[in-house]
Amino acid sequence: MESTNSDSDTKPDKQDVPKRRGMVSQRDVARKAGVSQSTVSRVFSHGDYLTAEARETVLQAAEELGYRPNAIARSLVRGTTQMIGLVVTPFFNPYYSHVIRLFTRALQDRGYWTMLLNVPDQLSAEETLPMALRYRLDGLIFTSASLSSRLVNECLHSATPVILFNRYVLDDDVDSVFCDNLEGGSMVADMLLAGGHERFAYVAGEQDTSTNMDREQGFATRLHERGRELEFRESGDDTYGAGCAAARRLLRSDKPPDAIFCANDLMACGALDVARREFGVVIPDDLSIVGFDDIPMASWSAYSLTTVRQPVEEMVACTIELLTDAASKGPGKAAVMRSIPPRLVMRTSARIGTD
Amino acid sequence: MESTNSDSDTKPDKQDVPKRRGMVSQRDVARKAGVSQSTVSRVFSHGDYLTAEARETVLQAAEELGYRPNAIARSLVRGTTQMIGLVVTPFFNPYYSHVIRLFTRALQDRGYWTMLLNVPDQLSAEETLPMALRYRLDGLIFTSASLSSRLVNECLHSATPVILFNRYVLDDDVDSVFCDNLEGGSMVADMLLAGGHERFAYVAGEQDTSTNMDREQGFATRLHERGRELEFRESGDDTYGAGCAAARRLLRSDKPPDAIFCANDLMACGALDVARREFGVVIPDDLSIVGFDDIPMASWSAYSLTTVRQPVEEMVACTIELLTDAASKGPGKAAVMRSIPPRLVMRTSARIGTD
DNA sequence: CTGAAAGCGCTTACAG
DNA sequence: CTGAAAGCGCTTACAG
Repeated sequence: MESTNSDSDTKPDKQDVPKRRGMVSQRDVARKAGVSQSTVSRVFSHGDYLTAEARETVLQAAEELGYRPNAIARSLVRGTTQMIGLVVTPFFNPYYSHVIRLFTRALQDRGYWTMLLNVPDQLSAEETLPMALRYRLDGLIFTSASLSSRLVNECLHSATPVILFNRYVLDDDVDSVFCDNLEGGSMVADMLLAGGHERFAYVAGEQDTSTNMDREQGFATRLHERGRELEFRESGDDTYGAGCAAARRLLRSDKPPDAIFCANDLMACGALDVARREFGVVIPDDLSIVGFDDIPMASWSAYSLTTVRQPVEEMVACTIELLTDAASKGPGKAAVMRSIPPRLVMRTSARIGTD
Repeated sequence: MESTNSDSDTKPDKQDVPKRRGMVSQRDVARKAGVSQSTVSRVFSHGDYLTAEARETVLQAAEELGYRPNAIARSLVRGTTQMIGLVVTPFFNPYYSHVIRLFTRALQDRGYWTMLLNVPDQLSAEETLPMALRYRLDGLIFTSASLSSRLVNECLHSATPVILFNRYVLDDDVDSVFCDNLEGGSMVADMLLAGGHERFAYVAGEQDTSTNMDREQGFATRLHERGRELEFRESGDDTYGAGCAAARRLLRSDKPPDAIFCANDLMACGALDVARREFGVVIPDDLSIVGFDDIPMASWSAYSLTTVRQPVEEMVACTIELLTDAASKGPGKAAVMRSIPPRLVMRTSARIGTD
């Protein structure tokens, strides 16, 4: 059964294209079943308007022939691929692997497939996304990376609905779903205040995204409203290492903070490790540390991190709903911004009020 | 410019299919450029056999019209989609998010797109994969989940090359790429022996995969060769929690082990936390713990885990190479099994010999 | 309910 | 080098 595929030896060096052809098609099934190809098609698409008998014959012929529908052909004629592009940049963040998992699952449950796009930076986004759009994706989900206006236009041009997950932009008209980060920041401030803290620090993530800014603003504003101020501010690039570095700078101070709120759990873990191991700080007696996201490590006993949990499942469901609605409604209406409230998860890395 | 799309009001309730039609096609470009559609096609495919002038005219017309090639149509006629299916099950394991990231990146660099498949269990694999195969994927990468023979046949049937990543099976004829887990296990045994340990434990992962079995076998065999035996054995489901539970059982013993080798880092982190926090064990003085994979957390200072690093980049590159080769060579040849040596990463969770 | 026909947007021999 | 034509494998009005 070894390949004898050059039975005519004309141009033997012509590159052998993989022979996906010759797979059985609806025509073959039709021939075998003694019906028209349209009928076969009907059996495998809506399935309406068919005698049970016709369906049976076709199904049986298909079975015997080993027929497999070709989704690419269907996509071409239907103008919809059932594929959704998912762009996620901070692959290193466990929060995002969770997001990826939830999206692929939710999407599959609804009959969609996930094209996962790796777009580490702005430049590669500009290059890669237009290529991906050639696949006539039914939608594009952006979990990060800045969506330039040029890219937004590219999507509009190809009639591909876009949606921002976990961030929003105010200038462009693009739908978004995110957790209420302002509220999340406020909640942390309130809790820390109740715990009797006095010197507050915030460790920001690198990017100037709505997410990062809202967490900080929610935190600072609430402190201010309650007569306190944010005394320390550091920032990093959202990694564990950045959290370590920020903590080092913070704790070297003469009168260091007694409460650190980090823009995400990854940085909080770094800060906690440095505080404990390099400065001998006792958590939470000497210092409270709070994160955001509730990644799995937050609940590991080495951390037991008090944090703000994002309602990821809800956010994911909402995103998909908006996306598929957008596809059927077409463009036009103003950007939808859906904000979902987060929830404080109390563990033991922060002192709490005793009342 | 608001939608006036029901200019004839027959069947107004007929569901509005998103209008992806009417996007500019090669025919439109041809008309504008005053050439044939074939010529336009040539400009956007190989690009050979064309006067620079023709190309220019076409490109300009395309630009003005905002033409975007349709990859779905191309896929249909070429019989190749440039899409690769990636099946990864243990989403919760940071090792696999790294794997996903590397695959999407490497694939994109080579002109392929990643369809990420979420297949939590055997049942859903049997249901989901055949549906995905309808997209005429150019290949399928399996990082986990058992690939049933039925599924292997399904792939063969649709002429889709499959490859196993990080595991292998001996019965079916499917290519695989994995790290040399036997060797990895041996290395750990040697190191632990050199560190003067005496009571060895192995914490296995739940699944009876080649990966899990080889790590254990490599470890046990080498101990045996050097006159020691594996005294303790526990197993779990590859999660942090399973590592915790295993450690609890192990350390409750009268004469507990002084060295624990875990099938992966996630379990090792759990074991370490339990040992330290629940049993007050000093690491590595009283107990050495070793993992496998070298996930990011292994290097976090709370763990500083001695572990075995898989050569993931290499494995990924090798996988893609085999997959694309398979596609061009067609079926026939015996299964290729590529094993790549791992590397020991010394940190501080294990005592080492002083020589 | 079912068939014939047109068409989705491309690529690719086949002749010039 | 370039055009006309066939075809990839489907879906979907349009007539029966």
